[in-house]
Amino acid sequence: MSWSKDSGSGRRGYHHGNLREALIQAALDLIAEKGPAGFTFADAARSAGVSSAAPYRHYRDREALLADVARRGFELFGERLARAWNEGKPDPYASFEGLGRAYLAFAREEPAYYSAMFEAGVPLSADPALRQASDHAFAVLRNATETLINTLPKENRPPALMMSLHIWALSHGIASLFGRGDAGRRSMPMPVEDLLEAGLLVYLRGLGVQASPPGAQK
Amino acid sequence: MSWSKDSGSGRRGYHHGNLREALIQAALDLIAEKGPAGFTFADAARSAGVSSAAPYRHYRDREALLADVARRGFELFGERLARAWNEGKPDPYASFEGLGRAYLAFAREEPAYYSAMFEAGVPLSADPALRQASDHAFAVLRNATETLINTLPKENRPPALMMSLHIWALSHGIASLFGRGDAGRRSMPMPVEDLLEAGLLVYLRGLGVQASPPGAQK
DNA sequence: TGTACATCAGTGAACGCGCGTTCACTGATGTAC
DNA sequence: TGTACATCAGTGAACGCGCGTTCACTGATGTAC
Repeated sequence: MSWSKDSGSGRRGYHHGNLREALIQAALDLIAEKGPAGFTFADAARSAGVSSAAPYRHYRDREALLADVARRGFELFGERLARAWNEGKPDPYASFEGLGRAYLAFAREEPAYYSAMFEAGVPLSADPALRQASDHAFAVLRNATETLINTLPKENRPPALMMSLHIWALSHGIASLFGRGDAGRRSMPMPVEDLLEAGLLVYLRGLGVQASPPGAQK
Repeated sequence: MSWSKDSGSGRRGYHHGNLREALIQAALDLIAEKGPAGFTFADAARSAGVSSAAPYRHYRDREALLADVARRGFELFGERLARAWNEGKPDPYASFEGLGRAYLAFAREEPAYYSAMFEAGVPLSADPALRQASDHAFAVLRNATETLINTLPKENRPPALMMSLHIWALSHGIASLFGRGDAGRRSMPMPVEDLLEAGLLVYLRGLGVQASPPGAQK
């Protein structure tokens, strides 16, 4: 129930008004319910309350709709990560952990987006805007790692790309193995946020990064 | 082409002889070709060269077939990991890195199994044997981490479960984001094995584990 | 060794269903003058 | 402010197709005696 400009349920008349939005929302609902493979183009139309021919005005096929869902997912993801990172303020180390938590929070709170982005098999090449949104989200993570690296003495700095790939992989691994909001596959002895935080702690210690003692930033 | 007792192509007559195997192989081929969602029960039958009713003699439905594929995948996975680990001999640290490489090698060489195991959405509860096979594979990893932990001084030992979840998540994250044999989603600046090895190195250093200098085992 | 019989593992025809897709159409909206 | 018209975004009927599933059947195999 989220296409705006709509009083009550259903549509305003012959024209839907915002079918594109409604189809995306329908896709998300259906993915959340039955998995990324569990819906059809006809399903989406039905769920949006239009005839099965209507979606063709907006998307070439199911694949194109899914790619659009993934693109919006990456945009939202990038925004959430950027907000959590907050340019490393006030403290880069604490912000970095906040970034990790935001990653997991997104996977848990938006499992349908997460599915479309990482599991639906949508190739990034499907749409330049999709690749761009994906690159932008990753750039947030990469900038954060660079900031953190710059707190290290020059002779001990790891490659920023490599480090960001490690962090990304660890976060994604935890999210996809243990941290899904929908059908969690495995039971866990601790909250996923704690698991990731502990992992980051060990990893950063391995690099020589130390948590700034409160108030002792430099 | 792998059901045995079969000279040449096709079948021996009215009876197939080893349809169960043939269906699993067909499922793997189709998953490799079109992804875990990209095949139907009828597809599998066709690919095995039998009528569309024949698979019902062996599997209740497509889901049951997929669960069986996943189970065999976990069994194979567990064997490969155990062989690479080799009970930590001759050197636990080197064996541990070999375990990581074996993880990635499996994901790259057997993308169809890996898909069925981790991405097809088969619930582990679908079949007790499936859960058991999955648990066994994880147990190999967990035993390896425990051995490694025991090389540390008593007061510095991290929880073995937590550590093994970290390693698993990192490996799975790298495998599923970058290391797939089929349609790799992203291009990478370095081989995934090196990426994982570097990550493990940093992580273990964070824990205080040191690579044994050659010949200096104790 | 032969025969009768039970069981197993296939066939192939049939069915209902929903999907993807096309098509001519039509109601609603925007805009030029 | 009205009117004519182009364009947009829907409808609904139609189609062919392949899937899932059931059914009575039948060929092959194993075994009791």
